[in-house]
Amino acid sequence: MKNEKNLSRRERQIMDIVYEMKEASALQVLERLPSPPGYSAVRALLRVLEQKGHLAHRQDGPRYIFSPLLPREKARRSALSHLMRTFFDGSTEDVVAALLDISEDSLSEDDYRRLTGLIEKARKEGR
Amino acid sequence: MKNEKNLSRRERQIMDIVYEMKEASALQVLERLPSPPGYSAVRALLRVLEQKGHLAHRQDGPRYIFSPLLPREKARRSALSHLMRTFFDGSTEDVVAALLDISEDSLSEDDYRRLTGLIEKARKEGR
DNA sequence: ATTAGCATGCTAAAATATTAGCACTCGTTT
DNA sequence: AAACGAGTGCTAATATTTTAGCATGCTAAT
Repeated sequence: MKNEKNLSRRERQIMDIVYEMKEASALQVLERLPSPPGYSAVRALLRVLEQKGHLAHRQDGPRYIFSPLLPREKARRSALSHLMRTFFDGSTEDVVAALLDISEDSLSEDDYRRLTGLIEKARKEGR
Repeated sequence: MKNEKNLSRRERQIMDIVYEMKEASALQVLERLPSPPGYSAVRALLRVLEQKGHLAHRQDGPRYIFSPLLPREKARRSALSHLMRTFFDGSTEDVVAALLDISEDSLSEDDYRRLTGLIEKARKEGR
C-alpha cells in the first residue's frame, strides 16, 4: 500500500478528476485537465494508472469508462488525515473552523442544525 | 496565481513538510522525505522552490531555514476547498462527518462542546 | 595555521513523466 | 463495399524532474 504518494503531477490531476466525477471517460478527463495535452496522452496516462492498480475500466459501448480502485471513502479519509496533519496540526477543531469559514455563505439554518446533530451523535457514540 | 497545481511530486512533498513544520532546514526536510534522496538533491529542490516563489529563507547561523511564502491560512483554505470538491461533492456536512469519524477516539467531552460552540457561533454570525 | 565538518551554489548525468503519432478495429453511413 | 469517425494499443521522441558530484566558504578544533 505505498499508494497516494507515488503519483506524478498529471497522474494526480487525473485521479482527482476521476474521484470527483466518480467515473470518467478519456474525453471527460481531457476536458477537465488544466493545460490539456492531446487525446492520446490522456489515454496513455489512464492506461498507466490502470496498470499501476489505481484505476479500473469497464466498457461502455465503444469506449472505456474508468473508476478508482480504492473506494472514495477510503481515499477521502486518507486525504483528509493528511490535510489535517499538514495544515492544521492535527486539530479537528481547526479544520471545522476553516470549513465553516469557507462554507459560511452557503449554509442554511437547517444545515447548521444538521451539523450540530452530527456532533451530538458522535459524542454519544464515542463514549 | 496559478499556484498549487504546478508542483512536481517532490516539490509537493517538500511543501507539505514545510507547511507541517512551519519552517524547516534542508536536513529537516530530508529526514522527513519518503525514499529520501541525497542531501544536495534536497537543497536543489529547495532552491528551485524558492526561485519559483513558493518558499523564502532566512539565515540561521550557518544554514538556511525555509518557510512558505503563501501563508498557511491561505494555503489551507485552498487545499480544503479542493478536497471538499474532489472527495465530498462540496458537502460541508460530509466533510464534518468524515472528520468526526477519523477523530472519534481522541475527542473529549470538552472538544465536542467546543465544536458545537463553533457551529453555534458561525450560525449566529452567518445570518 | 591546517584540518575537519558542515553548510552553500552550480552543473550535468540519469531517471521519469509527458506527449504526439501511427497502426489497427469496429460500427455506421454513403 | 468503401470511406469515415471514434475509439483503442503501442512506441518512441521530447521535456521535465530528480539526483549526485564537485568547487567553495566559513567556523571551530587540533
